[in-house]
Amino acid sequence: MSAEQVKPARGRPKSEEKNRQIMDAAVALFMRQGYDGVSMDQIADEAGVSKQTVYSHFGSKEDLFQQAVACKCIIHGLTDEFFDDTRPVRDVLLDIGNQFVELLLSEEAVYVYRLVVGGAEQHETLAKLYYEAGPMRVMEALTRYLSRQAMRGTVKMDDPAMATRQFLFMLKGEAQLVAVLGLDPAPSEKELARYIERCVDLFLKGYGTP
Amino acid sequence: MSAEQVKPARGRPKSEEKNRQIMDAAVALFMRQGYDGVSMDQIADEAGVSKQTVYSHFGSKEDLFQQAVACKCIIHGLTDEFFDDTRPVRDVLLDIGNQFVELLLSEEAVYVYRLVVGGAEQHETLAKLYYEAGPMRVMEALTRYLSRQAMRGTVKMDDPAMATRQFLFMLKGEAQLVAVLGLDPAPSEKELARYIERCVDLFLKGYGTP
DNA sequence: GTCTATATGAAGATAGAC
DNA sequence: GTCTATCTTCATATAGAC
Repeated sequence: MSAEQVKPARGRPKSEEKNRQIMDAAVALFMRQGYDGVSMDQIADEAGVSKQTVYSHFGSKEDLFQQAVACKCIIHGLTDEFFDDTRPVRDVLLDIGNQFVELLLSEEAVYVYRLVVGGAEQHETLAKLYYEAGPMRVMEALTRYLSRQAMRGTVKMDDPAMATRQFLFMLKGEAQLVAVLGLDPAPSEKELARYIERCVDLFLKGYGTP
Repeated sequence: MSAEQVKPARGRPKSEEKNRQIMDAAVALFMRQGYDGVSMDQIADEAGVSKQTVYSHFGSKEDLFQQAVACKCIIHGLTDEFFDDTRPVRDVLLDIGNQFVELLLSEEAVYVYRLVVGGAEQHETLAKLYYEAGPMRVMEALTRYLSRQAMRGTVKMDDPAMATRQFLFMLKGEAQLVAVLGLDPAPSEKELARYIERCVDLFLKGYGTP
């Protein structure tokens, strides 16, 4: 009696293609215009289906919104390969730093952040989901790495979780603030790379071992 | 022919009291429910005036919103007294850190941040105004202070503006993220104070002079 | 299951009396 | 200047034909 039991699917099955079209349209529109800025008519038009079909696939606007944002909350960037215990700590931190910042500044991440933060009061569940799928995972992964390195003696710190936060939030820095605010002169690649390197330097001056 | 020339104010002058009532209501409601989440009817009700009076005092919903948010963008917290050249750098940084974090976590700051970030795409001008009235001023003030200290030799750094960003964004950290997302177990006062102290320590290990 | 057409309500903004 | 009453538009959601 598994929950995975195949449903009889009485009648004609819903078109998977239309489902995808709707979801794609919803994601694109919600990202750029926010929850209230998008109407179900727009989504239907953009998806190339009728409004009723949208309601047939997803029960309500709120449901569609939740699903659309939820599927974009997962962090793709920092895979396990980045946390390589055999490489010098400085190199690992530099790679993580660059990857992390690139991720944060990606168009998608910026839009999701705006949506989740802006709607934190109205769509509470999303905020928790976002935090746990995104920031929390990254922090946990780096904390595990730093704990291992502390045991090895390649870094010295008594609270890897706190050091993790110091490192990651220092990196986040102004670049993300400027990005999520949509301000114009975004820092150049060069400035960013320099900033990241300085952060690694500062971090290792405090926690590194020569 | 100054622009400050007093207008004749033909007819009955608009009630200053009602103006304040409207503004107070608008601020309170927009803060908690966002732009689209509030109707002009609600604002009129909350202010205890008619909707037409709202339109008479402020031309449109967008105008009212801009004014309501704008008047909350100014940072009150970090006055010049904090940047006291005669005190030890560590003490100054600790005070600044505590004050800065307290400011960031205040209910008002959290709401304004959500509004501005969430509406960055729709209300562009607000984002710029916010950045320049808030974060930019704080950064400039600390950069000036660190530059002076670098000249004195109490700290050693070649780029005070970058060091400023490292320090402030490291402080911002997880506390603000949790706060703006509205997640439950907010860090305790004690944890916060400890985190801030560790940030000052890390910063001075990198840039301080013993 | 998917479409066109519609019900129902609420929003921003205005008209006209006092 | 301020109020009550209203106009117009557009939103979510549904009904019924194919």
